[in-house]
Amino acid sequence: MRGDIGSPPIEKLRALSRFLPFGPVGMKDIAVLEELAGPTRTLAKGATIRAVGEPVSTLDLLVKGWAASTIVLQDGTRQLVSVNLPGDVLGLPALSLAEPIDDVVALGPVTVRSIPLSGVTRLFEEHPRLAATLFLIAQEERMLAMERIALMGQALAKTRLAGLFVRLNERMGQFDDGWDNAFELPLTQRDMADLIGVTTVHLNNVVQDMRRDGIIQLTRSELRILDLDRLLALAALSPWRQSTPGWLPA
Amino acid sequence: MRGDIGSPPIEKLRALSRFLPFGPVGMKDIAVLEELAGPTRTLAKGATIRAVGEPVSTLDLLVKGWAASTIVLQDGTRQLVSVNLPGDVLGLPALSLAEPIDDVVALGPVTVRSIPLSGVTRLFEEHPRLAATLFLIAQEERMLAMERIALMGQALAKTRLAGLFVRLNERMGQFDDGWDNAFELPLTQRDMADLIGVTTVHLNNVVQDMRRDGIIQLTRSELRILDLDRLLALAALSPWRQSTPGWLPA
DNA sequence: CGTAGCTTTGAGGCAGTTCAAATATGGTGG
DNA sequence: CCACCATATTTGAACTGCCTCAAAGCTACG
Repeated sequence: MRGDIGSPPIEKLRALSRFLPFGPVGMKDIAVLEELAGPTRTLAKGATIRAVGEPVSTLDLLVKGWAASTIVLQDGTRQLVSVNLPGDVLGLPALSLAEPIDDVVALGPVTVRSIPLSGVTRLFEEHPRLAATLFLIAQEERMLAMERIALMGQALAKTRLAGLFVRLNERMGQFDDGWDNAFELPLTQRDMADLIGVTTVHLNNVVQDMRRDGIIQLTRSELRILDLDRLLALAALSPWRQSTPGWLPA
Repeated sequence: MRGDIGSPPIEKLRALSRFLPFGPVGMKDIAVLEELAGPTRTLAKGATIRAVGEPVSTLDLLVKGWAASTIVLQDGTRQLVSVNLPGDVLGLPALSLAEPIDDVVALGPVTVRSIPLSGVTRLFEEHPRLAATLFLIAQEERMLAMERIALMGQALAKTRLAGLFVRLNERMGQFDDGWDNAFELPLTQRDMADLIGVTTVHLNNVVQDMRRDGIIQLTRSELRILDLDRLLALAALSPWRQSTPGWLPA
């Protein structure tokens, strides 16, 4: 996104970054998206952005900070279903249900912008290209979920954790040229455990393992990947290339 | 490729049934969908409907039979990521990737109708309501995937299997009034094992368990749920109600 | 009617859990 | 600025769900 004129603030572009990779997006489209998103809300760490059972009345564009979608089972155990980074649109899957079954919580301080559902209607009615792009964004997240199901079902904890780190690293470095495979990680070990479906005790064992092997350096605030090749080998994931479909409306 | 012209509504309606629950669909809409779907293809059990690495050039409407999306990991283990029933649209998630990472295979003899991607363009451009409905269908499947991630991460094999049976039963009985919780199940125990992420040996143990408890009756071809209440208790799933959103374009 | 694939059973082994407790760490109010 | 407290990390040890390996019945289909 270098070379833009009039230069809307970088942060705003980042907030719309999910829309860009699927194909060119004109300034007019950006303006449309800008207009759809309502006022900024700021929430503290741990706050619930969207709650189980609350019928969806708005979507939320995550502008800053990380969030996670969580499902709590009857026995009280918690699963983190997905992690949301800046630019993600929160609440899409819940649109299909009368009452959502997942909570979306802020993993740190976050700022979001609400998008009224009437905005979604207008997107589909008046901006088919953007609507189709939104559709693709959702499909991409679904693909991520499918991959995660495969890892959860077939892979050992170490592989699952490696997979998580690899995908997070990819997404964080996506728009950075001199990316050095290190980033601030606002996840506790408990969060990571809940993400890959193991206990904190076992997660800690796996982390220690990876540290001993010199693959990662994990502190309370930062993840630094020391040996990306070995991490990739561990994760055993298929490469991942976004499409730039020819069928998008003009 | 038999050309049933005339008006054999039942099977055709069933093939479009996923579009109906989100809100009224007019005859004109049905005609549009009818027109989008191309010629009928028939495939044998075990056939690959869509393959890893093959860029998506069409979608497929599953008219008859069951299919499953599978991901094969580097070590050769296979995960069944989702099961597709008649009416499902195959290939949606893969739209977001240049090269899909999942295979879609026929679990029995199936018939599908291809939908060219140009049809998707037209849907978004000219039929926003149908496009939005397609979007919702995909979100619903994503919600199912999220629920599955939660089960895979937190629940024991018995609970996971119960969850699978519950959701399949729901979908199979959705349009049946006198539904008696029994249906033809074209899944081998190996398939079920791959779906919930355990070995066939262990899956068999769990099945024996449920049989002994009088909860299910499972033969090679049919699943009969004998005690739905106990199965539901085992599965520990949240109730599930589709939304009929007010924001759909007219 | 043979054979490949599916189901079932058994026994030993390991990844991951549970329970418990010690040790950091960061944020808060005094 | 320190003392305190809740929360996060780390460690140990016993226990179990599930896996692996192996082999014997089944079933269906060509």
